[in-house]
Amino acid sequence: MAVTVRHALFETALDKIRADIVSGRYKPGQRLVEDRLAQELGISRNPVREALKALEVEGFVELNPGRGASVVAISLDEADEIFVVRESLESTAARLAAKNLGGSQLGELEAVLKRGTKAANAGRIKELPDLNTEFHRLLVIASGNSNLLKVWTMIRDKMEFVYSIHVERRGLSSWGEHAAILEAVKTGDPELAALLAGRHISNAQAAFSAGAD
Amino acid sequence: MAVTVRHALFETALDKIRADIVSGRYKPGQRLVEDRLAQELGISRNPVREALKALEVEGFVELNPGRGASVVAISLDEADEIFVVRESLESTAARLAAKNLGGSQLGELEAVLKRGTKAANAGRIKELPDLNTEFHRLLVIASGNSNLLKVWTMIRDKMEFVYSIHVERRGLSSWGEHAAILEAVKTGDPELAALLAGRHISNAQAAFSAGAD
DNA sequence: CTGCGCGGCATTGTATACAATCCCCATATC
DNA sequence: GATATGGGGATTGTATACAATGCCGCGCAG
Repeated sequence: MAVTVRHALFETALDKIRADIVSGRYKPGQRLVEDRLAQELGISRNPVREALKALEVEGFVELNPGRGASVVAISLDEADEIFVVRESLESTAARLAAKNLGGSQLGELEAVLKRGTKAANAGRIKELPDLNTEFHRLLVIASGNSNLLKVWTMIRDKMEFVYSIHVERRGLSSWGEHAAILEAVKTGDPELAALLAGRHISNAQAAFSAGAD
Repeated sequence: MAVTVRHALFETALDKIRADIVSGRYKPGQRLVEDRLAQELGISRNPVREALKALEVEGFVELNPGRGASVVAISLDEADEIFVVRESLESTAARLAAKNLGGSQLGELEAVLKRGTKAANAGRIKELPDLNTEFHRLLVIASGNSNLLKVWTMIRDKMEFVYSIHVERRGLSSWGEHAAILEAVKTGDPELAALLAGRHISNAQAAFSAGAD
């Protein structure tokens, strides 16, 4: 399955730089000098520039003409904004997924749910963030709406970014809520699925805000 | 002065190419050869490449590694997808706007509503599409959520693209529905506003689909 | 002491050059 | 006749080169 990375210098740069931003290695406001990035990656400036352009559209860097690129600063207010958008998208995704009865992702969703539940019960909370992301991603895929997936992915990346900046605010995801969402999807109850998915994000937002104390 | 085009070659290329796609000058599936674009714009390939990368993220072109860029082909199924996403985003926007009581955009919204109503009554339907776009844009701005505005803008651009391809399907927007939406916003009724805004998009989708006959 | 100009360095913006790859089509082989 | 194959032109991917611009500090005048 490993697709040979033929023409991927640009994509390599894009993924690496974005990962470094999202993971918090590059701090908000930090300037990203093309030449440095190029040298670090062992490539020329051209692919780097293209990657930066893409990252600007994605909303991770700011591009001031003549003054180069810098990592955007996401405020707490903006974090709230992102939660709201995600709630909207994800409750829609859950509604559609329920109409599809989960589609071909149903099996994967159940597998991830099972693994996460086991991990949660065993106290292996380190594994939960990745499983959490995967569950939600599968749910959006199950909606069968590729455009929804696309904008959701952008928002979710921004959310990872927010979490990486405010590490201390990342609450433990209430994993238990996933079971009810998936149940509503499986039984084909669109409105219930949408409601539960939306509330799930709301709760995450509340947990995030509570981290302020 | 304004005459000196400082650092804008890349943006010029981006705007020009996107406009030519949205307007239908470049047909879906058509290949976009970098060298041709560069020559047409009288610039080198580099800014063109950067513009194409940005357009890929925006969703207007497809970039096959080693095989260049081509205008994306949006199927009717995908058009439906886009309507669904827009419905989700815009009902959320209306809900937030109602919580803000329209914010500082309330005046502009009423002005646009009035102008559109007058135009509709006078049968000047040519003016309606632009006014329609403006009304909806103001509504999203009134939500006060800049991230919502960002993703909404992307989806709306895609929708313009869809309309430009399927010109014959663009139904007359039911302008009258706007008044009720704005009223719900003004009176601070979030759920009603969300419901009406969502239904408004649904109706537009129905009109679009009906064009198939 | 303070404000202003000016010069040099760092960095970005754009162009050009060259290598890698793909696609088409003609030709050969069975 | 169908399929393999190889060569050449067209196009993309990447690197390098150079011009344009902004930033910063130093000196100098008031």
